[in-house]
Amino acid sequence: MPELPEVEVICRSLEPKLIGKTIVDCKVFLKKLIQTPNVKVFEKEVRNHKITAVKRRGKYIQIFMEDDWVMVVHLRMTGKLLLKEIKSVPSKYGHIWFLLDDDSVLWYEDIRQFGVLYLTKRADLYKLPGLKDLGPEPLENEFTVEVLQKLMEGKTQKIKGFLLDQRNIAGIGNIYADEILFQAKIHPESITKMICDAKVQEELYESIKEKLQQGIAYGGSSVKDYVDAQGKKGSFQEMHQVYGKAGQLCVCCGNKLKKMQSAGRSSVVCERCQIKY
DNA sequence: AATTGTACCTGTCAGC
DNA sequence: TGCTGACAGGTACAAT
Repeated sequence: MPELPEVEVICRSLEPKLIGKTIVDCKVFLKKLIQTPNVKVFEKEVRNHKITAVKRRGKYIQIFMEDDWVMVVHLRMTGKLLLKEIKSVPSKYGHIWFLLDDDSVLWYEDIRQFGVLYLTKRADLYKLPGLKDLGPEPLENEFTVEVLQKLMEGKTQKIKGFLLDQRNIAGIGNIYADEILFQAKIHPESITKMICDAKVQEELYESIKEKLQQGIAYGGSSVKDYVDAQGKKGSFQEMHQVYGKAGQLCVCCGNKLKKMQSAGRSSVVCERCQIKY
């Protein structure tokens, strides 16, 4: 479900409600979601540390607590973190229950059960699989055109696969990859290293920043069931130009948008506007 | 090194 | 109405 903008919106909606609070009880109903440590230790150790920050890295949510504990959550396709009242009726997809010291409840819900959670010490945070090989944060200052150019250099990967590969850049998924490539007028099947015109590279760089920022500003893309921690939908899906629009007409040239497979994922493309390098 | 297929799950939707 | 197959925002793994 969620890509960088959705995860960012979730963190922003979660942080003010969680800071200063303490998890006083935890019950895991679907044990396979907990990667490390084992479920008993997770349920015990996640308790009784005041929450100090909620941060995003790529598509990972990091809940920092006192005593150097960090809970890490990856929502994969259909995971949700939802703040609810203690008396609210549990969803059939509610798999983990966290009781806070103000009697509110944080639920981890997940229809497809692909999500993963970890509890770790701060010093070991970037030893976690996934987190340890993440590329730069595209909305931070560290991510410059030069950094992007360096990453693209010599890569024989298709550009769609390049954008989806979290080791290159952290946080881009299938929706934003399609929107970014359309905005930059680059065909998803382009070989990354063949995109060597500096103008086009800059266009790609700006498109990455712009589309991700817009996604956040619109509260994320609620294509199916994405909601933030208060259960609010985003509206960026109304701004999509290609994702989910196969068969419709290109907003630039009126050509019919085509659906294709690229790098193992479905992609929607305007074959006239988007140039193959 | 990169791509493809498969796996993990459940729900939805189109077509018959 | 009910069945079947394709497909879905992600990632890890094996085989090629």
